[in-house]
Amino acid sequence: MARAKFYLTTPIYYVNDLPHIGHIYTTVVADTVARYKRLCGYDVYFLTGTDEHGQNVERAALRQGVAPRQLADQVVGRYHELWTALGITHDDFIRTTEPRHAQGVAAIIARILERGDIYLDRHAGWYCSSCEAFYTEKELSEGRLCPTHERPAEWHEEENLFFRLSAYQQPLLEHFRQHPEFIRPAARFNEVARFVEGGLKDLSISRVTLKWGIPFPEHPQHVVYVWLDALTNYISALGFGSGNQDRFERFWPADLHLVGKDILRFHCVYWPAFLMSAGLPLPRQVWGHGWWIKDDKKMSKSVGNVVRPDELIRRFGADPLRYFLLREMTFGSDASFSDEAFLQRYNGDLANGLGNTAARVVAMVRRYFAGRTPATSCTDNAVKSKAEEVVRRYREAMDAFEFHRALEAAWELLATVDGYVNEKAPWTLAKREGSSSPALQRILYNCLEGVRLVATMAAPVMPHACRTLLAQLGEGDPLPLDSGLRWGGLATDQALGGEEVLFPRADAAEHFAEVRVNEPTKAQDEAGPAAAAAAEPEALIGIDEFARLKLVVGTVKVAERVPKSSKLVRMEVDLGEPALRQIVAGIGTRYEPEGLVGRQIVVVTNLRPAVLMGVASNGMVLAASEEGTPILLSLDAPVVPGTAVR
RNA sequence: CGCGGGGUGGAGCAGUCCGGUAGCUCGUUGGGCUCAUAACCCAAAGGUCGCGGGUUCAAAUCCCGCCCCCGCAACCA
Repeated sequence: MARAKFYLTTPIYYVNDLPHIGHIYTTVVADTVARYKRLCGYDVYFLTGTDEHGQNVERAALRQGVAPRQLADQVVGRYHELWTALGITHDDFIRTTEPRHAQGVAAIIARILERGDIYLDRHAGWYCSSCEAFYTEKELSEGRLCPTHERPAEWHEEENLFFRLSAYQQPLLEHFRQHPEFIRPAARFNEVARFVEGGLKDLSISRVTLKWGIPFPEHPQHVVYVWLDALTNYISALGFGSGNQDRFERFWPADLHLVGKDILRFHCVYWPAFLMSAGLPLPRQVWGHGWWIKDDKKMSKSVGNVVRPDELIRRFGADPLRYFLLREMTFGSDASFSDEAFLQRYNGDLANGLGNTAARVVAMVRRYFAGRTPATSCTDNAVKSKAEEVVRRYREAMDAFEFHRALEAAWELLATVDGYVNEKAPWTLAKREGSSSPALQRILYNCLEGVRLVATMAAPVMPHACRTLLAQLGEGDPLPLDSGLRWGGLATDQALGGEEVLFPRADAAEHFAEVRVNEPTKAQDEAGPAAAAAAEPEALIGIDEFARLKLVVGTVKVAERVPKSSKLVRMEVDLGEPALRQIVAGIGTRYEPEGLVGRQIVVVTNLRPAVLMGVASNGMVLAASEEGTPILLSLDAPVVPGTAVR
């Protein structure tokens, strides 16, 4: 009988950004699943790749004076390096700039066209370029002004291709009903289902303003919209639409799409709708995992709190990082990343746990049995019964993708071995009876076998370290789990392997001293390969241009929060004008309105008025922006309201 | 009433779907061992499971109401 197949994917990563912990998490999870499924006997196909089209790449490339593809090549190089360093065993790496992908996209569009789900809409109307939105005549205020920006709307004609997403609301809901396992974890299922119940609008799937993308079939002036382009990678990589269809036939539908919860909607709504329209089978499951939180915020480039893996890999190797990512996060929920937490896991679980337990057991065997495993095994003891329980729980957890539980279970066996060693005190037995003692042999066999089982269970997570550990026990690579996790697998009277210390204990003080020294500045961090080549020279302006700004000192007379807003404060400011001026500012996160009254501030008075949350703002308050928090400018001494600033 | 997540010993978390002695890691205190990476083992202290109602023989878990925190969205002019 042919082996069962298992096809899993990560999202394709946008080449605008260097990989950080958030990116590699998904990939490490996928790799762990891939390795586990292989050990379970599946014929696994594991896909990852990069998304290389779109405006951001186009712009960045333009700035650097290189072709978009060339820019993408640089970043892709980094991804390959990182995946190699992390021991990622993907079977394929797709880039959306490859011909096979373009052909796949063309093929799926052809099928959707054939179904009649794509139509051209000549969207014409009053358009506000600030809102990037169209308005009806009625919505515009007096004189055809945009209601938000109070600036003239322009008559704009735009052709867009639309996908009839609205037609798939019921089919999607029906699919959700029949396949409750389609979206995991369960909480996300509800979220998506509710979104679909709320109604679906047709989806724009082309752009005419963009050049860097895949030309739309039959509409060469259009470029395929990013999500239709990107999502199709999951089938184009299998050869859909290009050449031989064997791989597509074999592996599609995907068994598992691993994604972050932020892109769940695209994978659970748009993607299945596209596939339904194209008459293709739907993926079996989409898993939306949580985010890594750093300093109480989602890790992201714009916040500037990303953690780069390079330093951790350099200091500890890839495996401790892989272990940390899988052990620390309850799969599905958010988790926070900190050096303290990493070091605690490293020292506690790896150095003192797996590393030390293995070392103490192996050292005794080495001493008492001349570097060979005991000659006698044992089939009835405390370690064995615990091992059987642990293995069962481990497999249940792994099958449910509950990695933290799987590892927790495995580590319980480690604690059992440690307790068993203390209780049996092999060293006193050795002194009393010598190394030929059958009891001593049985005891140490049980210890070694316990360690071997833990190494086998941890192998999908820490492939390199576990291979080294198994070699120390005289074993080869991890066996398929059905036999590899059976008690008694360790060969008797077999030569042990190398002696290297698996996870040297890390000194906390030393570690943090070094971390601080190496902490990258935000500026360095921003300067990825995308930016590295050319730091854009700041465009200088003349004094005349500066003079166009009217900066004036004002005194706050009235201040109150804008209802229902989280950060907007409405102020009435005395600017030495006949009447007070109403200004709205986004400073409510830091300042209480009461404290603002009487304060002198600096205002830009000749800024075009705007309406924020329904309140008009006739000017802008100057404030320093420190990581998003506004710090108001203040004066050294009080001045008359209306005094100019220059 | 925008959507969603969360509130469990000092810290960080699991457990909540499928009610039944409240569990793990770190930390603290005391003891043990000396095979091991100053590690390991045992024991103890420490919790109104956000608050208030309800259902039940029994509620962290189910139902209703409320409070607080965090994301996303709407508003950083």
